[in-house]
Amino acid sequence: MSSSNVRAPKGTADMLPEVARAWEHVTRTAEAIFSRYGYQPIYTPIFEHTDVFVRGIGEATDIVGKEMYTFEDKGGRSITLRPEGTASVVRAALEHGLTVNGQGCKLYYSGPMFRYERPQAGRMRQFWQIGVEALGMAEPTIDAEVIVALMEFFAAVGIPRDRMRLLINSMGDERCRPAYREKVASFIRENASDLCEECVRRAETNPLRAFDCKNPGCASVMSRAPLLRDEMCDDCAAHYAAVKSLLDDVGVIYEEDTSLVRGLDYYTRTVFEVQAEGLGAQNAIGGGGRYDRLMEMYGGQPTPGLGFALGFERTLLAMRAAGIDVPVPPSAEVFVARVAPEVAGDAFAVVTRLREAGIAADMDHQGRSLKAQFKLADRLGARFVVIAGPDELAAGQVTVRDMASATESRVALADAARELGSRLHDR
RNA sequence: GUGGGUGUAGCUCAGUUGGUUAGAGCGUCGGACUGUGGCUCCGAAGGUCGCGGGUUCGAGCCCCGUCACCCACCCCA
Repeated sequence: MSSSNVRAPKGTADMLPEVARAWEHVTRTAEAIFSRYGYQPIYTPIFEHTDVFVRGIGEATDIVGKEMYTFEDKGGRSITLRPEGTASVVRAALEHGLTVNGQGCKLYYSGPMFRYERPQAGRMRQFWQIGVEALGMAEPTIDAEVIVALMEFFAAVGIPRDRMRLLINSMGDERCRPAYREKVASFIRENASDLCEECVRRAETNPLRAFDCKNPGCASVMSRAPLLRDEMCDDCAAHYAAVKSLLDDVGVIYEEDTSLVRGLDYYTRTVFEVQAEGLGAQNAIGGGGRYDRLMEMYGGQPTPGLGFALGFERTLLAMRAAGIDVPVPPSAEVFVARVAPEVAGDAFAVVTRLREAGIAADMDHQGRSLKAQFKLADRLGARFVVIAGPDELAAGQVTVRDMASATESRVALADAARELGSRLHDR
């Protein structure tokens, strides 16, 4: 407990070294995998004009309606801290003509997102996402590719496949969805007496969302609602069938879930979500879908697109629940111990030379006793301790102690870096 | 926004029907070994008992308020 009242704001957390290391490990893993799939990095601003999210995500959504960090800047502009990554990436792609003349474009991003929500397990006001977006590509192979990439990522960070579920669904497009939407809306009105208030209200705003109402009564009523599967236009049906068949061909196991309805308005056709065990109520570690109309909503040429986002904190929870440890590199391979204060300068020179030679080396800066320096060296995981003492320095030497075998030898000062370098690589 | 739970050392937690100087383990620092780690032993530092008020001779413990955190609803990654 801190003795001070200074605290990080509600819903934010400091990433202390252990978690920060995990974030770096996870981002590096994502980077390695997604770049192998042909995706390139992009960084967009952490804030945007509010309109980018209102138009992209949709006025009626919870995110836009009640979760955004919006403020007016000193120039009188309405600015919003990004609540998700897709809207920004698509805006950037349009602004810089990344998809003109039908060019395709595959991008990945990572960074913090902001949503004003009540924090709970796996849900923070500032949280970290990694995502990919594939723009300008309409064919079902890219839908399958994106899903395969996401599943490969989770496998690569060590989450066992049997602790995850991949859910997929199709939401249709502008030709079949409006009519279907109306059918669901009338179904809700007909069954209003058996549904919760919220769902009845949804008939007017966003009827499809009634499908993921967790109220058991609603769920059972909605299970009798008309399914898009039966109302889909031929093109959507063919696209969805193709995606499933491609996944089957490469051996990706998935479950079709007709109640899977994303809460962002821009989704069309393919949507998917990955859930993991052991996280508490917020069990979706990744999710995404196709958004073929989004570029037009920003005034661009019709440009298909799709992508996903994965939540870092939730991924980490899933990794921990599965007993996965993030590899910890040793803080120092070599520790340079200084016998007396008078030779601190010599010790510093040795550490510097070791570091220049590419060796992870460290020394004490707190005036510790020699014994305490050894304890520190041990804690840091150093394989060798270089002892810089007046005796050996007088002879232009240094003592090298192998911590595992507890054997020591004298080495000429000039040879220390080369000698240690080769001994470190020997094992 | 609505519920429920929890706030005692850096961390994880004890604290008996209110009773005197609030404890343990881990961690940190020091010593046993004055130029040598891991094990062991000894010692030390470290606490506005979340905060404010009330009851009482007396409050970490009881009451009221407040804040923070956690979990769930909702929603999403």
